[in-house]
Amino acid sequence: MTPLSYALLGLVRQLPRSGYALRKVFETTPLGGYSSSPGSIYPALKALEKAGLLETRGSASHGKGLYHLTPGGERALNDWLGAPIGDLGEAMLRFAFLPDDDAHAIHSFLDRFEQAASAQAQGLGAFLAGDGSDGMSMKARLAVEHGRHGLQASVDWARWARRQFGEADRGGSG
Amino acid sequence: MTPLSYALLGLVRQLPRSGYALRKVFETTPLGGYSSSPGSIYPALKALEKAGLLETRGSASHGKGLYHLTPGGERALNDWLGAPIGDLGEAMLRFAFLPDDDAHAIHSFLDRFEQAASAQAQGLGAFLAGDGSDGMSMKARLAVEHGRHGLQASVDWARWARRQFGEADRGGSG
DNA sequence: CCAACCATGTAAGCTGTTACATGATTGA
DNA sequence: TCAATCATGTAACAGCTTACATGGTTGG
Repeated sequence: MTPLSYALLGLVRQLPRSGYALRKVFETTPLGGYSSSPGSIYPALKALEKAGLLETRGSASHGKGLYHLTPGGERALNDWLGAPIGDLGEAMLRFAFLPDDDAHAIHSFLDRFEQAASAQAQGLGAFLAGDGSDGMSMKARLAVEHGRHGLQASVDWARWARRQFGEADRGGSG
Repeated sequence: MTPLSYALLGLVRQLPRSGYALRKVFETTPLGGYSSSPGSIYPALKALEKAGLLETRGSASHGKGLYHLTPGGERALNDWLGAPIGDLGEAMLRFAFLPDDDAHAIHSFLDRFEQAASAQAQGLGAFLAGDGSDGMSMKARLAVEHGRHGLQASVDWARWARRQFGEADRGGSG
């Protein structure tokens, strides 16, 4: 179960699709960072079908059928969505597939994401302040600072995102 | 030639080292994001030696020798350092290994890095503003915004880094 | 008929990960 | 001697990329 597999499960839960339609999503959105080309997507779909997490039902206009989530797939997706945050990139993918109606899950995620990003940023700060970075060139230090700034941007994003939901909850369009 | 290969060449140019010493660098610095464990580093070193980019000379206190850069390795490293910027993560790795004394190369790099990050940020902005993002959930949009914020942080970092070099050039410690 | 695109699939090759296998040396 | 650490290596496996293969359909 790679990030790509979960992205496929998440997309299929949103809307049952054909393999081709799924490929198009990766080709036309920033989700493309998780894959590209048939060589990864079709085998991944086959594996998910074999594992009983997806099944093909109904039939598109001409070709085969559309992939649907099985109960097992639903479970696997939910387990993944609820798992503790490790890699921040994977966490962001998860965020995009959190259920729309579960405000608690969303806020809980943002809290944990901010904590994880903050901890990693502090880790880099400690590295730069400590003796591990002795003898490093100025450029190498600046490269580490780049990572730190990026993590700080994640922290700031989490706070900003919480505000967005707050505004949406209060009825943004009025 | 993967990013890991170039990281090894860059480290060896800084200071000839044994395979074990190189591994330790990856284990004890943020460079660890590019590898981990002997399973990738030792084979990569063997491949670089076979390709004539590294050679083992001299001898450490007990074990084998130390890896040194060959003229071919020097050339390969310089080619890589001067290549156009594509992936920003790889670019940052390159930045860390730019020659310390080449102020022109450093400023040129920061210019190009800022441009690349800015262009990518604008690409995401256009995606969010255009019809490609129609029908996306608010969370999916926010996830894209996260990417945009991170790229903006890269742009800001590049400007900040230029100032750091400006101060260093004027003699920062006085 | 030919070109182009829809739609799916497979095979070869590269990298990296995990986990295990050596041996040498150092300290209790 | 036992455990730990130094120092190197390998074998099995997973995943992705590139590139090619296969058919159907649409339009000139």
